[in-house]
Amino acid sequence: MEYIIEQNVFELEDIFECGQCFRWNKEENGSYTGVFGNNVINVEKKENKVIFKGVCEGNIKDICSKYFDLYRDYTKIREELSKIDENLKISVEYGKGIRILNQDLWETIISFIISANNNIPRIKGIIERLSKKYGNKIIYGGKEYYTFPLPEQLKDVTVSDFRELGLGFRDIRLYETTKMILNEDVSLEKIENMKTEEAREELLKLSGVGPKVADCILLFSTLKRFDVFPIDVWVRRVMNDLYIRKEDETKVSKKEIQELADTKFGNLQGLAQQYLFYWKRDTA
DNA sequence: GCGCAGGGGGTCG
DNA sequence: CGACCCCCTGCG
Repeated sequence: MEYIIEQNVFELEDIFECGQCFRWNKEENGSYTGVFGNNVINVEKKENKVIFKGVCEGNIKDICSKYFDLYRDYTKIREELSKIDENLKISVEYGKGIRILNQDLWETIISFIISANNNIPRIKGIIERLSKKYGNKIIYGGKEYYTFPLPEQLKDVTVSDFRELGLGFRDIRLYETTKMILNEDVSLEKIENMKTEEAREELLKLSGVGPKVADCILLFSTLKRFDVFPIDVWVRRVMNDLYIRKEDETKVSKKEIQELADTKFGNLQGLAQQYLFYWKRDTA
């Protein structure tokens, strides 16, 4: 199956390397292949054309339009952000092809719990092993791919099973969070309809979900909340360099950064964070 | 080549 | 505020 569109705001590197996802890998021809839901998709960009192809459960046009957030007008968003100040103007130009993916809520929760005090190559490795062991196999282009396991597929997995996958101290967090979601102590369905602050409170009940991980989930999943500002060591550094300018960046409080983001970036702060982070991370 | 030290998208107690 | 697991990376 194949779907081709003309789309200016769509750059493969910007989308897949900006830090929002862990399951997309670059091919030799520069295209990217990834797994989401029960789909394996390859994406290629040729001039203004984006080409999606792969194994798809349903209509590839609908599935890719939803996942790649094609219904949203990023040109307008970029214009709005550019007006804020010079930093935003530069960063929005730098990351001009960024789109925020609509990633499955459950998968995003687990992935970002794994991300805590961890590095990207290892995070990706853990997620691949988890998927290979408990997900479903899909063949595409002669290669094997594995879907991200559903909560039910992790129902009987023990703490030590998780430990064997290389999760380290996160084993218990995955175990407990899976249980809480299966028991509906935390209902993913209800979270979808909650206001951002309420949804955040709910996510924080999960084991291994603190403020930073909660904000990443709110921003990068289908929840798609742009009124959050995930603060990690990098964002702290960037915000200090650009706006606060203290001698010692470790003395900059989260509260200080959050208030600055609220007043400066308002309800687009999540996107502002992505553009600024992506820009300064690559040019630092 | 290989062995080893260092560190990492935070969270929890 | 210190501990936390372990894979990856980089350097010797």
